[in-house]
Amino acid sequence: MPELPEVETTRAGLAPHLLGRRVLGATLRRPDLRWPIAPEISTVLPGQRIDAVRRRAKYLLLDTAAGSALMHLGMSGSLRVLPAATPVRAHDHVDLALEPRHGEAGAVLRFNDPRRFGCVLWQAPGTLHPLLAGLGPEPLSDVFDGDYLFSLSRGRRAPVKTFLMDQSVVVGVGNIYAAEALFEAGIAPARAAGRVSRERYVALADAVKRILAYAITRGGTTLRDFISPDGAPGYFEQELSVYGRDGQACLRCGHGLRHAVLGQRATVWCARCQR
DNA sequence: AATCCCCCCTGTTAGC
DNA sequence: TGCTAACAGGGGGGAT
Repeated sequence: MPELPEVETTRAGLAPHLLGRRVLGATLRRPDLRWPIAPEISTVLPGQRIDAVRRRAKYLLLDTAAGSALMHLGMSGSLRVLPAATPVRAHDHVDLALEPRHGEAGAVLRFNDPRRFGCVLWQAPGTLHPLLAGLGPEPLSDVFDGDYLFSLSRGRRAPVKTFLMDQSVVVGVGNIYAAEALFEAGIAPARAAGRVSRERYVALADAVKRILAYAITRGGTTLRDFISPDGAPGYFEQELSVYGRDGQACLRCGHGLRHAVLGQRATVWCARCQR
């Protein structure tokens, strides 16, 4: 499932193929994903040159002089650059035809999303799409640290795991990395966010940064459906400590890992190592 | 303002 | 073996 490392892996994989290249046309095989596909994808984007491939939170932006394509992979989405003649498969919802270059045949940027929780929207030049307003800081930025989490969490009664996954608090931390970071920081996921000390939030912020940065170097986590633009899986899943290990032994102390649902999300933790 | 909870969707898997 | 039902997950949005 695409969390920040998977989206960043996608961005880095796409950039060499897309930068400076023109979009020749768009093919929409479905009118809607999570929301209707923005009409500008068909009416404005063709003919434009891609000047930058950016990521904000779990969103990808393809910047052009006429505006930006804004995409989210949802939970099962993937973007791949393929030879133009590649046969269409199930759930290939959107194609952007790319101009030929290097004397090669043309290529296509293909958006595949079986569960259709993703989106392909449009951001006009000089504007901020409403979905991007109100997002918290990037976890790998200097703004995000233990003091920030401590200050923001005072008085909050929601579980610290729910707090950490709130995209208005910090972006990019989904269910997998929230569980892993809390394990590394030794904090019980169900503890009220407002009842975690400053010292422990410093450990948590550090754990989030370390885990996300490391997962990016591993190409993200491939559980069921994540795949990078070149078709390679991610390798971080082999290194998960708690996520998906319900009932197995804690790698640190051997205690059986516990499972509960917090904020509608499956949560696994070690009741001995995490308090 | 914070929190809760439902919902979108479909491939996979657990359970009968 | 074959079916059904639960489950997974990001995150918006309405209700509380």
